[in-house]
Amino acid sequence: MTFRLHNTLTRSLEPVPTPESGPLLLYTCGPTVHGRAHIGNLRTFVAEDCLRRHLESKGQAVRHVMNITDVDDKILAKARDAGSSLAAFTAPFVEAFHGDLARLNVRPAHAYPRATAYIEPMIELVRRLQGRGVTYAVDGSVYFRVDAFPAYGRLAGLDVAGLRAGGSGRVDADEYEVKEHVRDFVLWKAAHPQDVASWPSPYGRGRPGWHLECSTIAMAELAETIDLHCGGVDLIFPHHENEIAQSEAATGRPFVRHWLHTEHLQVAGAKMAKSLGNLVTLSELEAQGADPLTVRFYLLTGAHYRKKLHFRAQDLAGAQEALGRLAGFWRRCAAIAQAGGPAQGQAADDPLGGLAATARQRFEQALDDDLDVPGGIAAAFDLVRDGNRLLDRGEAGPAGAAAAAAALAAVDDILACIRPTADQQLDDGPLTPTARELIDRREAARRRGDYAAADRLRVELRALGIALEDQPQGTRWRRVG
RNA sequence: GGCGACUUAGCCAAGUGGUAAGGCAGCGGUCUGCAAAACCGCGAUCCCGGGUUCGAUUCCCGGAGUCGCCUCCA
Repeated sequence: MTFRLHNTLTRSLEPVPTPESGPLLLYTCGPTVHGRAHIGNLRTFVAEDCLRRHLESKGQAVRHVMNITDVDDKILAKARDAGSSLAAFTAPFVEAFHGDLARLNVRPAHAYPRATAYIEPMIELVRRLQGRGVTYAVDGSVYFRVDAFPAYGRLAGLDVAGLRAGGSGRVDADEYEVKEHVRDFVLWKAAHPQDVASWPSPYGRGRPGWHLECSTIAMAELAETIDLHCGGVDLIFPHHENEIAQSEAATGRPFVRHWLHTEHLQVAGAKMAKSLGNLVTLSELEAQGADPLTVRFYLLTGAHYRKKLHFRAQDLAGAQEALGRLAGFWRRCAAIAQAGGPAQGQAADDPLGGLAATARQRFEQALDDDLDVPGGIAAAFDLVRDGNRLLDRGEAGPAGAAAAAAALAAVDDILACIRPTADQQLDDGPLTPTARELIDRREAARRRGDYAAADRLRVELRALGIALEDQPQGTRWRRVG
């Protein structure tokens, strides 16, 4: 089955590019570290993780690089206001970012190069572009002359003549005064006297432009032509358009074979963005009792990555229910499979084995179809419902349960939240002596028929995060939020 | 003003030229001392109006609404 992905460059589904040799080269635009990442940002990184996991689950080796923008106008301004050095100012945000990714079970990139560590190669790229005659310098800053790159605007589908200065209403008009053309962009920016950091260059002290950073790092860490480049839709223009212009003007060869962009997270009818002040961070959701794995599940299954996802806090509760059900079925199947013993039959003879195979295939097909996780998850839920029914009726055995567990494990190679959630629910984990005692006392109360006391104790335990289930084999407990 | 996208049940959402997955919530039932968990059952004139077609939610045109980008943005 071919894995097909939407390519922004062609606006169509195309097979994922195959590297001629070595791993697939994947570049993802990382965070600008002057604040906490919000769950809109994190949606993109989780979607990219899904992409990478699916590639790797299909046996495709990947080399993944994510840059960290640790110098730009805002960072310099905030660092100055905070009275700290650039490095001291950005360090906590870099750390927090890695913490967020780790709690979301995002597979780490192979490298997280920082802009400030690539100043020399960036200057070198400016030099190359100068040699190509596509730049001009004004007052210690160097600009890219967009007219010199005829393909400009192709990625964004923009007619350069139609670009309107300040059309977004976000940019101060005098930013443009020194440029030959509003659409030209800065490669190297002259330092201001009050900047807390600047670097020497042939053009005087200054700092690199944002776009230059990604071109330089992608080419230095990966290659002059990379296979896949990802980011949020807001980066299509101008950031990625400019990356293409710079890189291709310098090398004369294609910069990126396939572009993938993720849609925004919407909140109350607008995109989640720092400038709108409608941010929600992972830490905030955790403080409200949400598990990061639930957030991951929500972000992945809530909507296809190329569709806007409308976030509402109460949707997280629904995601928690849904994920808990997947995890519960996984636990059930794993336990039955484990207890199966040598007498267990063949999966092929077990009706649950057939369902498991179907579910696994449907899920993979959905993922192959432009990472359709919401479509694929339906297959997993069908397996849960049908599997539970067979097990309830005693029509499936350990072999079928093992197959179902394996199928869910394959799904979870991508989702990466089912098994960890199941582990959190495990009822053989450590139990506090208090909880243990309450459970024992409730059992005693039940045996003597004192159901009022038993129910009170059950409520007490629930408040401790312990839910009880009275089953024919005895009372079991699990942890709940 | 230019460009692009979206509109499917209370909510979140897949998908298809032959009358529509899944999840959450809700209601009823089985099971249970009662619950919980699990299972069973119940819900959609697919934004509106034209057109093409034997047939359109799906393709085309128009309209309405919403959102995004137009040099800070995931």
